Amino acid sequence: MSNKTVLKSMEIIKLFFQHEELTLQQIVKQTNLPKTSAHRMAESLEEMGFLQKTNEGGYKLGLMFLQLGTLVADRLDIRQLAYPVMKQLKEETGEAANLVIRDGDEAVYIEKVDTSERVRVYTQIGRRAPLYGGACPRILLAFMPENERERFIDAADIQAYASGTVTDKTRLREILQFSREHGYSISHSELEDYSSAIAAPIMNHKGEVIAGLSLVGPEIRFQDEQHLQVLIKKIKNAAKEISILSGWKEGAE
Amino acid sequence: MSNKTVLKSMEIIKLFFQHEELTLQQIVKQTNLPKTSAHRMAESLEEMGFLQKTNEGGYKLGLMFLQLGTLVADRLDIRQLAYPVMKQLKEETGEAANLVIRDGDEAVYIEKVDTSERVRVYTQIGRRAPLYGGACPRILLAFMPENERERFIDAADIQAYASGTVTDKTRLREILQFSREHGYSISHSELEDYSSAIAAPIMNHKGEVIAGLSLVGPEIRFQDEQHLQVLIKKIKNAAKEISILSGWKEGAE
DNA sequence: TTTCTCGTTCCATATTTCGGAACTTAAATT
DNA sequence: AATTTAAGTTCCGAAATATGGAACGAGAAA
Repeated sequence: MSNKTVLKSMEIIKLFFQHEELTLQQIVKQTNLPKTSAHRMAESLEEMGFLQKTNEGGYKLGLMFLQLGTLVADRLDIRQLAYPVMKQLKEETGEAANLVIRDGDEAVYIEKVDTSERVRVYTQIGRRAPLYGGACPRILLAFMPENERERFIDAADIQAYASGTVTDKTRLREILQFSREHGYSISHSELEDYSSAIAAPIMNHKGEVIAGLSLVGPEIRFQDEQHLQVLIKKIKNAAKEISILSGWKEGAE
Repeated sequence: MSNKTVLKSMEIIKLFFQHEELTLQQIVKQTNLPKTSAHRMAESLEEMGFLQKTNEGGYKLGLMFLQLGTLVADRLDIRQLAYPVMKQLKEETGEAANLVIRDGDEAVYIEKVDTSERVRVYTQIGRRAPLYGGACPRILLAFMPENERERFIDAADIQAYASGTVTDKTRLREILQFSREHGYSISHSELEDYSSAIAAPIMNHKGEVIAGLSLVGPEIRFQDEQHLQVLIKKIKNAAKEISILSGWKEGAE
């Protein structure tokens, strides 16, 4: 039912997530493909511009991906809508703003506005996180259709990414319930130690949650209860603003 | 000598350069692949996250490319070095700065700093241009090793992209000669009508030209001879600064 | 309801990949 | 300079795999 050659060759591409450069030898070792096959595939991928030969005789990712990445980014309409609001949010709060959407059973960071603070949390665009971990991925989970959400939680193999990761499913369900009721989610050291986040949902015209907006920063700046209330208010307002730009109308859920 | 399945499946990916979404039918039409094969390939590409099913039942590029694009961008060291200098250059001149490297017989835009002018020239990261057209691609051509350069020019099929494209090879050689002698290149309406650019070369520690830096803007702001001299001086200085950051040492050519 | 159209599955055919082995090249070692 | 090693590259018979026609299913349009 699937084309094995495609699967294998894409597996080769994925090796480059973890390695900037790979020799044929290394590709063979990591994929268990016969040398001849790996060689032919890599050559074909190079021919199409997806891989590039390095000066040292190895392979690396081709600049093709720069083009494709830009293309995908530009086609995500929500990014354009959200960006100015995110910039404003960052100005007002001094914390980094992130925009996250769901991709299957994962969350993907698709836009960010960094701060110039000396201490800050840096997120890469395209980065993935599990839906159960971190305020922003979890806000997506919280507002998923119930059956989908429960199926996901039941099936989920929850990994402790950092000291604060919520690994108990009952506790997770409570937090999700809270998020739905209050319209925001908060996390401390869930994906990364010493980093905190507050997130709120972004809706479309059908009232479906299409993205999550978050403020992320070092835990130390997310402790004071009064300050937290300010941040919560600001993130909810910003998310609402983007929702309206996305066609959402208050009370039309 | 090459794996045809890989070639064909990457051909499918490339269709999405021009189409945001494609149905199976459309893929079949454009590739001339049998329906069954196209179907299996598309499904496999989706399985690996390179394609994504749309609500309408078609396919689009997967978010995987966002991740891979970021990865490729982050691995281009020159970008990090150049960015602050480019930002400064933009501040001083009020024009957009672009950074371009060579990829085979093409130039690729790998970094940019846009202006907030009402009238401006917008360039997409990952965009490609022929080496013979536009100030910045041409600066790369001008400083290529002579044999490579001549082989390229001889073989080149020069297309007129805009009203000012230099299509005469003798004239092109003269301009390249001028660029080498004076250390910069200038273009008017070569790739796009009513847009001008000035470019200078960036060198590495071996004195090889590894990138081109350019200022781009509407033609109207690149006419006054005195102003041009200022821009030329600034772009050359900025390129020199980045060259030094890349390990280049004056006079060590 | 009927008729299209498009996506999906089936399966025998044969094209294509596979993969061991031999060859080539370049660098490291003696 | 000769030898060894380790990498990439090419060759070709065997066999696994993709092919692609046909038939099926589902959903939309007439």
